[in-house]
Amino acid sequence: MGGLGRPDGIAMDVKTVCLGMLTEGEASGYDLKKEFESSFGHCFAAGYGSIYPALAQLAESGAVSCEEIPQEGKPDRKVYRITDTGWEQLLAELDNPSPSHKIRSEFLAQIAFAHLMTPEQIQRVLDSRIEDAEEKLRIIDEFECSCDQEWPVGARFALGFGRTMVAAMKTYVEENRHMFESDEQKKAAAR
Amino acid sequence: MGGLGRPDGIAMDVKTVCLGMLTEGEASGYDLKKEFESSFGHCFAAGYGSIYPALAQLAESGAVSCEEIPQEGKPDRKVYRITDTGWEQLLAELDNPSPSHKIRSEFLAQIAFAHLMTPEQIQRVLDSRIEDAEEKLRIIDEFECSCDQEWPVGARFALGFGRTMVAAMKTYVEENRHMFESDEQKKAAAR
DNA sequence: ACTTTATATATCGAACTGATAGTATGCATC
DNA sequence: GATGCATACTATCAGTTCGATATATAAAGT
Repeated sequence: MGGLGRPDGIAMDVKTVCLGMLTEGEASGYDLKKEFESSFGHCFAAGYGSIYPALAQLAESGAVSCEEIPQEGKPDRKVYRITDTGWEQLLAELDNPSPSHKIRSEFLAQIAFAHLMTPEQIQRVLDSRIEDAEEKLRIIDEFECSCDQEWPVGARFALGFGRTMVAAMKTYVEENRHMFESDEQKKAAAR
Repeated sequence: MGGLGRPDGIAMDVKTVCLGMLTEGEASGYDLKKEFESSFGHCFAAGYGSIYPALAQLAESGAVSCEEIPQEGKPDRKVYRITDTGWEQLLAELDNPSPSHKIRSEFLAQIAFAHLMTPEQIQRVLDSRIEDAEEKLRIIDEFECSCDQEWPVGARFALGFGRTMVAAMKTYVEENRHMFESDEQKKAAAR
């Protein structure tokens, strides 16, 4: 499942997402990082450690061009633009009919061993997950308001998807945390 | 957020999950892989490329012991058991109050650029996502029925969490795929 | 005067992914 | 009876990514 038999180097990785972002105009690595945090933060994270090597590889393969703008005292600002080769490559990469959707949850992995934790530890973990969900909802809502209509459909779909998932997560945790209540706590709550 | 300031080597990584699995009894790398596929498949994937090095490191640090059972013609079967040191380490690692929950979705990253795809490409991607969700629901339900009550709370919570998320994903895609319909398709649907 | 935030680059080790490789047994299909 | 496929079991390796860290300046807040 998820792209079996796809030819070499064709995948929706950091390189491809950078390429896609560059279709909306030139940008520096720093600019792209900001976009990874805002519009893609909820579904596809990337740090400088991935972005800079990705841009270097794209430049080497000719998918992007790079203009170095010298600045006094600071390191040069490098501005990247997508090339015709880059467009071709991007469209080929967008042809994947079954892109993956993966979850890596230290949260769930830890809570699966809740029977080895104290009730206090469990409650703290659940509280922090709810807080995290609320913060993500705030970020998404803020972002959604600030742009709204003029966005491409796909971006709106993706953001709505993220919102729905985070909201479902929060609800699940709130409605099922009682599972971890010990008998004493249940008695206390009943009183 | 997400474990800031946690001391070195303390994290809910593949090593720790292996250690946790070994609290339920001795196992080989192969056994652990199967458990990663069944009970943890929906939230924390790991392949042999992570598991074998993890076990080797755990053995080297003394967190697990390893018994090599010679077999004719085949490579030795290596059975691992958690040690007292391993228990200590595991309990320390389970003390993390804010474990992460990360999503890496090639699906959403790709769909964010739907305006560069053909309607057929988009529909195929959405169909395959729904199929994937249905398959995961089938796997979870099957697994849930086969065990049910005798499971530790945490495992039941985690499995229910996974189920809820996958169901929410399926519903969202089904209820919002109309966003990608072109004007012509909408007219055709109205007739 | 001091600290934080923003702009901007980049690297490095550790961890993880996905593919591949090897070897044997058994079971079904042609 | 041969061929192929699934299961059992090990393991490695190149490429990617993660998270932290380093460096340097300017603006803006306290």
